Formats: sequence, C-alpha cells, structure tokens
Amino acid sequence: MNRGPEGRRRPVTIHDVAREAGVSRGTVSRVLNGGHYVSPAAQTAVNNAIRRTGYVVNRHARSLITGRSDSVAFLLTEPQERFFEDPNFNVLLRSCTQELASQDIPLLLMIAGNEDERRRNLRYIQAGHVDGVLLVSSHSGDPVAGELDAAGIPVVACGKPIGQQARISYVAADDRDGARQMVRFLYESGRRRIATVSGPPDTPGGVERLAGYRETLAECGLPVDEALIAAGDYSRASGGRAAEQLLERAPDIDAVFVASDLMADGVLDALARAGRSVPGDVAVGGFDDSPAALAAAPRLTTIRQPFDRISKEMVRMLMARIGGEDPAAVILPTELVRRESA
Amino acid sequence: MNRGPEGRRRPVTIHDVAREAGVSRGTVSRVLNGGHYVSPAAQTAVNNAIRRTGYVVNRHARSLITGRSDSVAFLLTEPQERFFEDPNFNVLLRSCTQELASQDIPLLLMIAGNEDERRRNLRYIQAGHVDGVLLVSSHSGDPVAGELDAAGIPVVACGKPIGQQARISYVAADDRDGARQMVRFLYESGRRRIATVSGPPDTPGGVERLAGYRETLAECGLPVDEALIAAGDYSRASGGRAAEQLLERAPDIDAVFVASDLMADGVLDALARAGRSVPGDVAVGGFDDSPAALAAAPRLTTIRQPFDRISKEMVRMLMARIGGEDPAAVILPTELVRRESA
DNA sequence: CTGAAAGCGCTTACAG
DNA sequence: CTGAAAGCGCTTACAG
Repeated sequence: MNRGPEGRRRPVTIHDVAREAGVSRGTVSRVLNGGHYVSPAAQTAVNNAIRRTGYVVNRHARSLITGRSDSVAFLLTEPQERFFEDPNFNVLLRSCTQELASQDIPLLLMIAGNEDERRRNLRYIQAGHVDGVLLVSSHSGDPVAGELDAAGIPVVACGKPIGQQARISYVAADDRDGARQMVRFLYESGRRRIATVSGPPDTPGGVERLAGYRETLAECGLPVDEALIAAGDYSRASGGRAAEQLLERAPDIDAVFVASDLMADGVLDALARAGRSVPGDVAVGGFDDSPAALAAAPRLTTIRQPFDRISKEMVRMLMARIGGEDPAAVILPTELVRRESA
Repeated sequence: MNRGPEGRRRPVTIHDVAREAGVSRGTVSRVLNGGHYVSPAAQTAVNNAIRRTGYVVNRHARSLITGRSDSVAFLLTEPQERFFEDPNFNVLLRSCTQELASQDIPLLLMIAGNEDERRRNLRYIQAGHVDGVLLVSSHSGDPVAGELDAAGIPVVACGKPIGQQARISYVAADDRDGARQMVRFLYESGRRRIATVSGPPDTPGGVERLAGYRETLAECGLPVDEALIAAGDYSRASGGRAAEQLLERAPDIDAVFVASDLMADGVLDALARAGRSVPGDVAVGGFDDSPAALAAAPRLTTIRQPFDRISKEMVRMLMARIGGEDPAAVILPTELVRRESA
C-alpha cells in the first residue's frame, strides 16, 4: 500500500502498475483479465509490477464497466426462530461462504423473516446489486424464487422449489432414497412398528421423506398405519409433540423415523419423559446428520445430507446460470450414519 | 425498469432522470445526496422523475467516486463447531443484518475458521472492499482486531478485545454485573453451596463473569471455594463435563451459575444423569438468554444479554467510526430472566 | 501483441 | 440555486 507525503493512503491504480511495468493501461488490464493477447514478456513485467506495487483491483471501477457486481446474495427466507434453532442453516451458510470465498466472491447475507424484509431484499437484488442469489428456504411455497426468476435474476435454490414451473435451478439431497435407507435399516434391525414424524407438507423434505417411508414399508410387506404418522414443523418442540401423539395413538411403536435431526432430538426428550429407552424400547432415526445429531443423547443414527457438496453445487450452478447456462437440477445421494439411537 | 427494443433491460441512469425532470445531472445528484442547495421546485421535479422512471442509483459508480463501498463486513473468527452449535451467533448475525438493512447497507459475511481464511479475509478487507467491520469472536486473544486497526480499517468488536491497546471500539454487556445478579438471586433463594462453570479465561465473558461470581460470594459472606469452580469452553459438552467435575469434587452443591446458556444445557444433562433434580436439588442459572435457554428442559433462568441493543450499538458505532469519530466503548446492562431452572 | 481513446454512471468543486 | 465539466479506475473495441 503506497502512502502519499502525509502518510495518507493513496491506493495504487492500474496506472501506477502500467508505469512501473513500462506498458499501457490496456495491457495491464489484459493481464488482469486472463492474459489473452499479451506477450510473455509483458505478462511478466506486469506481474512483477503488481507484486512490487501491491496493486489490488478496484472492484467498483470494474463493476461499473462490466455491469456485474461479482458478488452473490445468500437469501434466507425463514421465520427467525428456525434460523436460531436449526444448525442446518449454519452449516449451509458456512460452506457457501467458504466456497465463494475460494473464488474471491463475497457473499451478501440477506434474511427475510417477514413480508417487509422480503420486499426490501427483493428490491435490492432487482437493482442489480448482486449477480445472482442462493436461495434457502424450507417452505417452497415461497413466491420469492419465482419473482426473482421473473426479474431475470439467476437463482439456485436449496431443495426443490415446489410449485415453481421448473425454471429454477436447485440442488437437493435424495430425500426419498434417504428415507428408504433409514426405514429399511430399521426394518432389518427387527423393528416392525415403525412410526414416522414427517416435516411440513409444503416442503420437499416433508413430502419426499414421507413418501419414502410409505414406499419402503410397503416394500417390506408392512402395512401403512396412518396412526403411525405425525407431522412436525422441523422445530425441536414439534418433534416432541409429535412423539407424544404417536405414543398415545400407538403405544406399541418400536421405532420412529424422524424427518430431521432437530425434531428427532425433541422425540428423544419425549421418549425419555415417557420412560421409553432408546434404542432399547424404541429406535430413533433422524435425517440431516446436522450438528444436532451429535449433540443429542444418545447420539443419533441418521441420514447424512452432503451439505458440503450441496453448497459446492449450488455455487457452481449459480455461476453457470450467471454465465448464461440454462437451469438444471442436481440430486445428491444420501448415506446412513449409524450411531447410538438405532 | 425500462426495457430497450429487444426487451433487454436498459438500466435507467441519472441522465434519464435529469432529462425527465428537465434539470441537469448535477441537480439530480444533489437531490440524491440530501437535497442541499436545491430549490423546492427542482426537488419535486426530480423526485417525481425518479418515481416515474424507477431510477435506482448505481452503487458502483457512486463508490468509484466517493471511495466508499457503502457495505460492511461481519467477520466471525470462530472454530466452526461453535458457529454450528451456539445460537448466540445467529441472533447477532440476524440483528446486525436487520439493523444494516434498515440503512440500506449490505452485510458481507466472512467466516475465518483457520489461519488461511483469516489471511484471505484480511486481504479482502484491506483492499478497501468494505468500509468497516463488525468483529465477532469470543476469543479475544485474536490478533485480527489489532491488524485491522493498524491497517486503518474501522472496527467495532462484540465484547471487549482483551490485550488490544484500547484503540478498538467495542460493545459489551455488563458481564460482571450480570454474574452478580445471578449469584445474588441464587443466594437469596436460599442456596449456600453455589458453584460456577466459567467460560474460557481468554474471553471477556470467561474472566468477568467469574470475577462477578467471586465478588458476589464475598459480598454475601460466603467463602470462595476453588473446588466449586470449573471451566468450560462455551460448548454444551464442556458444560456437561464441568458439571461432572463439580459433582465429584463437591457433591453437596445446591446451585450452579453457568457462564452461558449452552453450557448450562450441558450442565442440565449431567445433573439429570447424576439423578439430581433441577431446581429441587440443584438450581441452575445460565447466561445470555439465548434461544438455547428456552429449548432447555427445564427452561433456564438466565441473564439476558440485550443482543438487539448490542447489534444496534455496534452498527451505530461502526458508522460513527467510518465517519471519523474516535473509538469508544459501550457497556449495556443485563437483566435477570426467571424461568424454571432456578 | 499493443497503445490511444472512449465510456461505464456517478459526484463535486467551480463558475455563475 | 444551478449547469457544464472534470474525473473516479477500470475494460474494451478499434486501429495498427
């Protein structure tokens, strides 16, 4: 960082680099942007000059001319309780930040907990302040995906946006197969009264994991008993309430497949209060392999969602969309992680 | 949003507004920047033109000339386990985002979980891509605050940065007084063998809350028994381990003041495993009033940190710093929240 | 392969 | 109070 006479920082510009390297500004810019049409000699001279001067590109000047901001929004549309409670969001946020950082792209965090915030964030995005958005929201009835798409903003959603006319790219874990793996595992462990706590019916995880549960029961030759199905809203407390219902309607259950680790933790609490041992009396299987699975006691046997890969794919797809590629969907496989609860 | 002949978006510029309003670009700009030296008539004409055209300022062009980016970084330097586990971060992140959004300032999220990431983020920040940084890190030995300050970047830390030569602005809750309130409350409830689980000794909360514990015991005429003091690292698991130590060293404890809600939740688990009832046998007091306090069973009696005000103050102070004001510290009062655990 | 030049959209002295 | 003009730091056709 150069300093002028009075110690004030005078940022070094492309002009300084050009002078230092003995070339024109245009050549410096070409080196900066991939080095096409630049002789090796000039290339070297410029790179050395950049090193010596400590030059860093002024992104505003660049953006002004390219029309891109080289930044991306992470838009979370979720009631704040869930953001506070569910570690999945942190995992996703963390790995997206990391993945973007490795490409030197800053992530603008936007949280829309209510209609007002949704509107404000939408306006900001539509003003072109970001090149695209990573959309995270469990409730896929959310119209925001469609609105962004309609405005021509590249979007990649985490989880399939239900009800959007398939114009939106998304990345999701294979929910149905994950459910299948867990239910089959429970069955093969000898459980025969397998209940489930599903997620909200307006979320892909709520729908698909329940479907996987039903299918697998049928495959195993077990009847599907509606008394064994209770719905939660992905919160820990809702898991506890669902377990209580289940216990009341079917005291003989010997296993529960829960559609999220956080809810499974609530189920564990309810089971303990009811005096049932886990996994002795009742086996409990979760979903996510989130940090909550390890914090639970006993630690949860669960289905791992490959959040790292999910984030990587989301970022990759968003970049592709920004680059003009058509939308696409990526489904990633899940994996059973065996611990103590089942 | 105007569209050109082929439906491509052609962003409306200050030029379009000027033409529409029948004034010069300079006048439009003046209206945009506070309306000084502008006649009411021109003011009105410009505002109408802005409305009609749907004009939104191009921040890059503005930044290029003002030299400010009108954005702020939220830098979290924390091992990722803690970010995943501790809801305090989410609360802070959420309310800072919100506070900044209300001023139309985007928040760039940066997470530094290791040395590499620290370095990269530092470089990014020093390149002037943000106007200032909100620094959140429980471990205040962290040199990043000093490095940023040395580079002339305005910084406001959450919690007192220990070991920094007081040049850094910070906002903190009154940790010592919070501890005092809790210990006194425990004493006045009739408890006499009051233990504590403290935070890490290299964090302000670790130091101050422990100090408050000691002082208050002394004020109450109770001896300070070192066997009643165990340290955690703010994780839930460490709370459990500390409680086990405490129980072993001093089976007769009848209360524990825990320096964070998350650790208190771990203490609750350990107590349950040891067959102690809460608050019957042992009263448990937490600290933070984080979402973890409500998720715990029984729900935690705790000390509320005013996170909303903390965030507001952090943002306000950062803006002041950016505007050239000298550093300052703000200490906010805490409050006892009585629930079931004590 | 390279330089000179235009121009991205804005702000801000500078004259009036 | 207002307009004309310079200039922020960069990229990108355009000639050569």
